[in-house]
Amino acid sequence: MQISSRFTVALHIFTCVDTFKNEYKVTSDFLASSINTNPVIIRKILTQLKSAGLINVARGTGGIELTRDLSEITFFDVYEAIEPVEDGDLFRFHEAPNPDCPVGRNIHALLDDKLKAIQDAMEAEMKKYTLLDLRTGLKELLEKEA
Amino acid sequence: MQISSRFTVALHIFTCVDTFKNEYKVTSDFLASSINTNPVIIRKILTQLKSAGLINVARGTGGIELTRDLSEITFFDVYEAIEPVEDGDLFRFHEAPNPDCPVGRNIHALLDDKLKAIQDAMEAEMKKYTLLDLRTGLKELLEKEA
DNA sequence: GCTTGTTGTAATTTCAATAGTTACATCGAC
DNA sequence: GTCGATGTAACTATTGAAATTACAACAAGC
Repeated sequence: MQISSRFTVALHIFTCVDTFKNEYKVTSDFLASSINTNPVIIRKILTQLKSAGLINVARGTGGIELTRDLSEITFFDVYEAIEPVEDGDLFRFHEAPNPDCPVGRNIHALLDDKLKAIQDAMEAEMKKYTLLDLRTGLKELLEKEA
Repeated sequence: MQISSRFTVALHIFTCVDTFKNEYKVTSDFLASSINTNPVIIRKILTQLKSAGLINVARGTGGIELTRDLSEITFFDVYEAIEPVEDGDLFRFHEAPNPDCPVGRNIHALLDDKLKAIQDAMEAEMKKYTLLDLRTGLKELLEKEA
């Protein structure tokens, strides 16, 4: 099981917006071309990012702007906006274990705190990285190219 | 996107084996009843755990035994045995971004180290918990019940 | 006000993975 | 050889991701 590509696509979108905002009008067609996918896929992701309050999208005329500074948007903000995780739980249980079995009726309570700690560790690391890291990281990579 | 229930089912299996090994013969039917699923599902998971070298399964007569001490099997060992993650990468990219776009051709290099750090944080936390924690944890829960 | 380019979104298709189920060959102990 | 168990193939149902087509809604410029 892997986390869907929508997450990395969303980070790709943010990087493009920041990189090209002064050169081009960054539309869903433009983004689809850079990512090599369909514009509708991009628009669906933009809708999710907008619902999460991370961006504003200009209807009719087109164009994307961030609602906060690059340094104020973390990978976790993007992940949370994009991944439709049920109840916020990363790990899934088999529903309805046997209540007559001492293990079956306690398995949830037994595992919950440990699984939560694992999920927390992952999310805490996600909060360490911001979109500003993407700008500076890309700058370095482009300088190496030259 | 959530991690499949096979992982928590595998932990459930280990807990049952440890809890009932002296009282009952722990078969795939027995386990299926506690977890409330199909015996074949259990056998498939047992096959994965066996392939990873965590258990031995007695054919014909039935029965499961661990190949190591409880304290020597971590949640990560189980996760690794169960989850068929491609190349070991938790995060998926959109394949074939546009190489003519400065962002498209660098997005992988830009994100790889950060995504790896996130995955590492999760896996490191998984290595902190062992099957022994499940034994002691269940013992406490059962004492509370009484 | 009409044209143009864009976003928003519904509907559909394809593909892959999870989970469940039936069936049966294989095995080991008695 | 019988019995109870595992190993595994084959099939189905369900779900979600991703792609695609189509079109309504919108905003700006002429």
